[in-house]
Amino acid sequence: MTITPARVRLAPSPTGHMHLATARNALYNFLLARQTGGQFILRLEDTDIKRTLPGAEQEIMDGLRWLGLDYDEGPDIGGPYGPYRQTERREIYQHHAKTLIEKGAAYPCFCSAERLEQIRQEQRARKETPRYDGACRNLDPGEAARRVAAGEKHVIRLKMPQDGTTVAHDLLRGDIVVENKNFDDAILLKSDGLPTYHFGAMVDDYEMKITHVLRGAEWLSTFPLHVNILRAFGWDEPVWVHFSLFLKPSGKGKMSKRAAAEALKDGYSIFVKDMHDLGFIPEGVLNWAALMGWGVPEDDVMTLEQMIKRFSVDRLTPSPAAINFQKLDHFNGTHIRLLQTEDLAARLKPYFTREGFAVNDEMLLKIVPLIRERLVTLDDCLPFAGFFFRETVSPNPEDLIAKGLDARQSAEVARRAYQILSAQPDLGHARAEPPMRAYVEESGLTANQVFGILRVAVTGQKVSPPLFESMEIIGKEKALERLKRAIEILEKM
RNA sequence: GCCCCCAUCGUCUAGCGGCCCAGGACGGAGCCCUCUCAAGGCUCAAACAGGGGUUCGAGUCCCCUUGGGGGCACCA
Repeated sequence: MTITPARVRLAPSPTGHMHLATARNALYNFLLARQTGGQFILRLEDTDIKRTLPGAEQEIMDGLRWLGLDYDEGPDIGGPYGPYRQTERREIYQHHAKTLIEKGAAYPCFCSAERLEQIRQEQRARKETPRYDGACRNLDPGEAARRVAAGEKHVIRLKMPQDGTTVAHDLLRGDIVVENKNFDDAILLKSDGLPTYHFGAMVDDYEMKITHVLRGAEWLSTFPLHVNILRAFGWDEPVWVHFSLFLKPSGKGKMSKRAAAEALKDGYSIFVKDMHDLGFIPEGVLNWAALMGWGVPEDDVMTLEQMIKRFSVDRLTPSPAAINFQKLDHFNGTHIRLLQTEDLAARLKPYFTREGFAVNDEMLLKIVPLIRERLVTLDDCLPFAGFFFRETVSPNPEDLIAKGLDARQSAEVARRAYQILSAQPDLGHARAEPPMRAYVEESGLTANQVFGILRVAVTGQKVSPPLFESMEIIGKEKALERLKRAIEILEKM
């Protein structure tokens, strides 16, 4: 592997929500840049005016920042090779297109979209591969130039070689050899003067001195075209890496709108903007995304820093990967457990306030260690710790009855617990637990039965963080109040 | 239909000719720990798609078949 600084880029089009695949794409590029001491560039491929969505651009930049994948050059921060929006680079493409025409490697085409659509349909009807018939390819250059000068609507096409083969080299897949007769003359510049992806990306990668193009395998079929564009100019090629695509969790087909909606129902999303709301943290998302398409022998829990050290472009996997959301849960929970208490508390707070709880920071700091290893997503803090912030709890009466006991017996246990606890100066867990344990012993009941009643009474739920530690945080007054209320409920049953 | 890519446990993957009767992770099963739920520890089940070659030796190289994926726009 070369250790020369790599200039890499993420070149998304602002036409929809930022996808998980874009995030992973960004990550791999970022990793290579940071590892080699190079630059990671954000370039917006916004040449499809019709499909460009307002806000999409911002969403991409926000998504990258949230993930911690900071770019060194980009539309909002500038850089030495700007502008970084393709719509602002019109003249650059036009200049290069002109060069190609002068070299005889490209030509203006005056065929209408209607005519093209018609020949495509005819070809399809004949079960042929749809492709441009080359009608304008052999127009007299002088004549063509006159029509262009006269303002006739046209596009610019690449004069693709018609014989022989094109050999394109991918770092992961080796040489990809395609017969040139399988290609038609691709459009470089659209009639609105903006480039197609193929031309825009090649020109910009050259202009921006990109050394490695790491992109998804969806570009593999147009890869030879891209190489031919570069060769028409006589430009050097970057190192090409086409990594794997994401498949639906079922493994059948790529993620669709429908599959995305399906995932959301289960509390998952393939859109970066949803991740925070769903309680995922960047560390978890990144670790998860990194490992779909990149395998490490062992120790697969990694921070960004560790990934930078361990990343290796040539170890990316070429085969498609089915998205596995259960694994997202796993990595998210694992990285939550890795966070410092203060850090986790700060990240949890918005989820409490979002629910309308007035959060006491000091109290939150005490709660965090109790719930940390129980969280899969940040929003899990609500079911686990919401009761700390509520004035009162309303337990399900049935839950107050311990297994193997009836309501009367359970009430008796609750009354004894009340006596014992109210006799303590405070409910520090070291102070409250021993006498309660002693009571369990003498009563012949199980800890499960006794503590279960107490738990439901004090927290209002059957599942909670450790009981005595929780009561300590709630405080003697409030805990006893809740217990008293539970006794009343039991006595009425 | 045509072109291209891919192929190891259910899933993500390690493996780059002998170290592999195939390792890790998620998920699953069981046990331990335990006041609930988790976390944690231990154990188990689970794969080289099929067929031909090459080689002393193939999961690893080549070919075919099959299966999966992607592309075939004045979209990216």
